[in-house]
Amino acid sequence: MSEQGEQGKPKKAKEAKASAEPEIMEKIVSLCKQRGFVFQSSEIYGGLKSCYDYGPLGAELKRNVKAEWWRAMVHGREDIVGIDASIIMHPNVWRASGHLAGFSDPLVDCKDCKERGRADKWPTVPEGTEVEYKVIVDHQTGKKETRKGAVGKLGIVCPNCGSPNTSDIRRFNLMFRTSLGSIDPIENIAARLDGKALSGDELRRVLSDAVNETAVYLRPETAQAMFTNFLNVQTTMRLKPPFGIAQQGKSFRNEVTIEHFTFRSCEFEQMEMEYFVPPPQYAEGGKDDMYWFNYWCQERLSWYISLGLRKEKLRLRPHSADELAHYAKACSDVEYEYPWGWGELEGIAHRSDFDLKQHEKHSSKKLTYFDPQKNAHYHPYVIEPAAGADRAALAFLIDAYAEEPPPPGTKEGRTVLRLHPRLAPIKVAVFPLVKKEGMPDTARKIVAEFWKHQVNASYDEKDTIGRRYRRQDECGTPYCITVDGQTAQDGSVTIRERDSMKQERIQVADAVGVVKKRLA
RNA sequence: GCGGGUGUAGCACAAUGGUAGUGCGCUAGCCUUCCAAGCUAGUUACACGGGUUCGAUUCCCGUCACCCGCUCCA
Repeated sequence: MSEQGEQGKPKKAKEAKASAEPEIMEKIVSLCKQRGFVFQSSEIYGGLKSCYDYGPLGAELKRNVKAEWWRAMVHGREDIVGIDASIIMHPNVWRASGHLAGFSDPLVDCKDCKERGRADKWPTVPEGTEVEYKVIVDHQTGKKETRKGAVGKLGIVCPNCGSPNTSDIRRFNLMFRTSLGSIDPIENIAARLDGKALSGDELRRVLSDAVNETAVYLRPETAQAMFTNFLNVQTTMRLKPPFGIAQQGKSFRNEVTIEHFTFRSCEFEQMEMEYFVPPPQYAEGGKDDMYWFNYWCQERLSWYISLGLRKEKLRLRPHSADELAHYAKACSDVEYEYPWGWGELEGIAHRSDFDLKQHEKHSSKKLTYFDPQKNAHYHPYVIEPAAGADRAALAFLIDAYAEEPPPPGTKEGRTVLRLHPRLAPIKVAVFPLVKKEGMPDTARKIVAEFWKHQVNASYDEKDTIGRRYRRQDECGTPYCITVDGQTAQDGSVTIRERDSMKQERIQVADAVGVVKKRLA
């Protein structure tokens, strides 16, 4: 708290108080701009809050992150299939999921059991009344504890657990609302209001009704499409639990707080998978829902490590009982230690059979799986690893960033992005040592060979060779191939490795093969 | 949402009530045979809007964006 006095002081005070960490973030943001990873959206108009554009290298990086996820989650295994659903869904989807509730209703949350409801529907009690209520202290065992408290000024208690600890009344506006249809909803509103003098509440209702006729919402998560398509996918692909449905795509949330560059923004890309497993009574071979929950926690943590994130910067953090959503049986976050502290990369949630049952209730369509061997209809339980593509890309970028002192025998230090080769935007850069003796021609032929074989390669002949190497280091390019005087004699070139800066000679004819092998 | 701070070129910084410099970068040329060499030329900025003023990048107000803290986070 003693730091509070330093708020807002010029940079020097800021730097003095913290380690080098915030400075690193500034450098990364700067590098992102300078090298074409990330720009602020609509920059020429002064920028738009929380919106960012990926530039040429950033777009490649993010594509690669998504491709690796798809490869690990869908193409690399037989039990998961992918979909690509519409961003706009039927509004009732959001009624069922609970996302729509807050739009017009005065909502309150119970701070103890996480029940959410309408303040005007909850039991009323005179302010200051002492009440007794029960709180679940262990979600695994369901163990409860009795507590006492006084009712606050809202004069309500939780209908579920009786707790007086409620949040303030809030109207949420999490989702982006728009309208589906070619007629501007304002026409509709104007028509209804024409010539009427309405009180505040009436006005609110008329407006709301008019808007709701055509209102649709941008999805705040991709998950719901996996639930609504549960039977479509299960039956067409002839799947049997445990199986999963995966999807990548944009989601939109009006976040209260946006922070840390691309870490939390209103438009973001998710990589979600819903893994449907038999409920406990139908589980086989000890592989019950909790087995799969733990399996996915480990699996997802390993994915980040396999793509180069440092182990010591990663952790799995189980949610405490009071953090869990009311429907969740368990939840763990994969967290990365960003320069500003630990932050979520991905959440793995055990959602029980909540979602399918909700949609069954709201759609009146049966959403059960029929197991012919056990002759049973059941609602599978759902384990959901939900990752953020933008957060992952940012973490990979931050983790890869390194500033090195001058290597032996050289004068200048270097900035290098030690990105995993499969994530690197450019895989290989090809240079002529000098712009003479036909070297540029040979180098251009080599780079064209890479393009032909779908390896993202780049050609550069500008400036001295050392500078060109450093430029590529800063973009994270793992390999550089240089055509030199010897190439014309024996058909060999050098290949330089980004991290070690070591070079070896290979044959021009083998270049594509060598690089492809290292990327595999 | 609340409080504080910041906003000058692609990036990092400087100066100034009389319209702006430096370094790096970038472009072109010369030179250059393996790790940010050198020379020459060129390129690019006062976030936006209003006010005060003879004159504003500089002072004032508002807006926008970003940063820090709190709050919030389905």
